[in-house]
Amino acid sequence: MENIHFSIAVVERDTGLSKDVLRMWERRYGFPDPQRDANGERAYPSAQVERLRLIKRLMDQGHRPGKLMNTSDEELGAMAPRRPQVPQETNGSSPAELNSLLDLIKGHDAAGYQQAMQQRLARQGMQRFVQDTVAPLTRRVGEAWEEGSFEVFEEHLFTELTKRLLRQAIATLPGNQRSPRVLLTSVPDEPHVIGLLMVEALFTLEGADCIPLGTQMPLLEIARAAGAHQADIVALSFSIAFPHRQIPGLLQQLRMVLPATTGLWVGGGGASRLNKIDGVNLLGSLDEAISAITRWREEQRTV
Amino acid sequence: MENIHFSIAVVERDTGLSKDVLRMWERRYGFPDPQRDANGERAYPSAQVERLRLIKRLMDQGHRPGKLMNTSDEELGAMAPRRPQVPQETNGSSPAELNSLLDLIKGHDAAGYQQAMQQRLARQGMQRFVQDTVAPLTRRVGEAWEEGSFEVFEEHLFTELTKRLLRQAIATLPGNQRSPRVLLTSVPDEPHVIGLLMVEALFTLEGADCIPLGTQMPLLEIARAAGAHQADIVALSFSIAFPHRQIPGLLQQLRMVLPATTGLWVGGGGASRLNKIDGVNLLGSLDEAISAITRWREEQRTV
DNA sequence: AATCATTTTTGTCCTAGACAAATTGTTTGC
DNA sequence: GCAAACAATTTGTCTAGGACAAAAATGATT
Repeated sequence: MENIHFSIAVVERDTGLSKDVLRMWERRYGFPDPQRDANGERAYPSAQVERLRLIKRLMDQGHRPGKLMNTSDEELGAMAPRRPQVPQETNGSSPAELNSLLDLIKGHDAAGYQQAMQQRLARQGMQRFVQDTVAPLTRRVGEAWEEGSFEVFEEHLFTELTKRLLRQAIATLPGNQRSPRVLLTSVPDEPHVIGLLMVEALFTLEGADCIPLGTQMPLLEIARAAGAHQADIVALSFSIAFPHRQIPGLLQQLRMVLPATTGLWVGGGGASRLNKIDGVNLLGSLDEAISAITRWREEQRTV
Repeated sequence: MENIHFSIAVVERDTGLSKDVLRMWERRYGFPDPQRDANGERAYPSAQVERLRLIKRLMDQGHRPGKLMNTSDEELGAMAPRRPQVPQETNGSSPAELNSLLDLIKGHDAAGYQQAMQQRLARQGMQRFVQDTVAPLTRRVGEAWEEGSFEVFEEHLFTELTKRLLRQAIATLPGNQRSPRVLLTSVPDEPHVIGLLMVEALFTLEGADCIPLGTQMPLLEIARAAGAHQADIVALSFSIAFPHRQIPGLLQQLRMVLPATTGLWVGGGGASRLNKIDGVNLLGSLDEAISAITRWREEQRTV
């Protein structure tokens, strides 16, 4: 059980660190320090893979490899995110309630979690459920994950179950109204979908006609899709983990390929600390998203 | 309209051919034959990238690179699948019916597609809906996409809508029974989820207790999750696009970190042409998956 | 405190050689 | 004629170090 070793290709897949990086670190810092198999090829013990994953996580939070390499495992484990978090308002749900939901996930009680969430949905109604339960819960999970108090598979379970709840809830909404038509998606390298689903739920509730395209659409394809579907608005979501330096450039490019009459709305944790961009509607919160729909309708009436 | 050139990293992401392979082909066959930028780095013209994509597709169909390299573009285009694909059984649905569903997607009629699929689900029942509608439809979309007769955003729309239909259908199934407990997921860099959902639907129908963890779980996390959830079986899916060379190694290593009592079942288009691996249950089709559940139950009874 | 220039850090790309696994081709035996 | 055993070829992945540009940190100057 202990003497399991992984090839460099598997470690690349598992950690997200390229083969080049793994070899370069070994050369430069002396870690990782894999054994060699009969063919002289690297064979990484699982302990080293764990450590690499930890290092990768801390790097994603803004730490630099050179410092991390010769730090002990204990210190690494205790290391906090380097970039200061965004201060958070306490929404309508009490921390205790949210904690009990998180505990269900950490207890791996999938059925219990789903049931508890269904109950909350019934009690709060869709809009408050999204704003006061799903949104803060998602933020808490993100934080817990950065702190390392959530396992990867627990985060996956949370994401998968919550996605299902939202999609199911959206499906029960009436689809009679049909304006504005909103195309929902995210750019390549942005796989997070829960933010999009929350917005879709709220927009559908407001009577918009939502077209969900999933995540990771190439920019040119977003423009094509907007044309093909005759979308009034393209809505993008950026998670907090997305490299924010790249966002303004991306949006400008997308703005240029989109028809001028198509609105470009951007939200999510990664969008909240952006400067204004011409022709882009930055939505700092779910509340703003809802009022943006109202405002759009008013503008249409006057035109 | 200048000749646009792509870096090797972009070509890797775009074609699915690793940097090593791209460089090796250049060395061996003289193709691709990229230009060099000011830093001496490879710069691939878009025409060559197109050709590489075509070659990759033919290779996925069983052709060998050595033959393809010095074949003209015209001949390549006219080339048929070599090894007869999975015995392309004409399932219960007529090609005409499938085509009309595809036409709805190509007409960007999201609502119409959902309605038509709901109808089929009601008419066929879950099992036949999955086997005779979703499975062949998914295969057709994959083929159409490779041929280029489907836009990227059309494929995204199809995937998103079909995911929703399946999840919704799964949610309506009763969850009373509870054995075996099956953990469903995929390895890193394998983002395709529809195959997993089809299996989940069929397994749930058979009374199994499915725990969906979404896609792209690191190997060590899969093992942890299996322990935490006390799973009887871990079920993985590999799409046809996944680099098949790496699959055996991945499975062997996963097999070693999993508890010996936990079954490891593998399916999907990428798994269908694998050789037998010790301790791994290869499922060549959805039918096999269902019968594997039955067999598992029999084996449990005798133990 | 903010801007600019310099140094360090870090990831990606390069060449070219080696070899194992998979596939194909050939021979042998029945 | 067909199957099994062996040999040859094809193909992908790994290895080693060297080079360099982009990003980040540091120091200097306003």
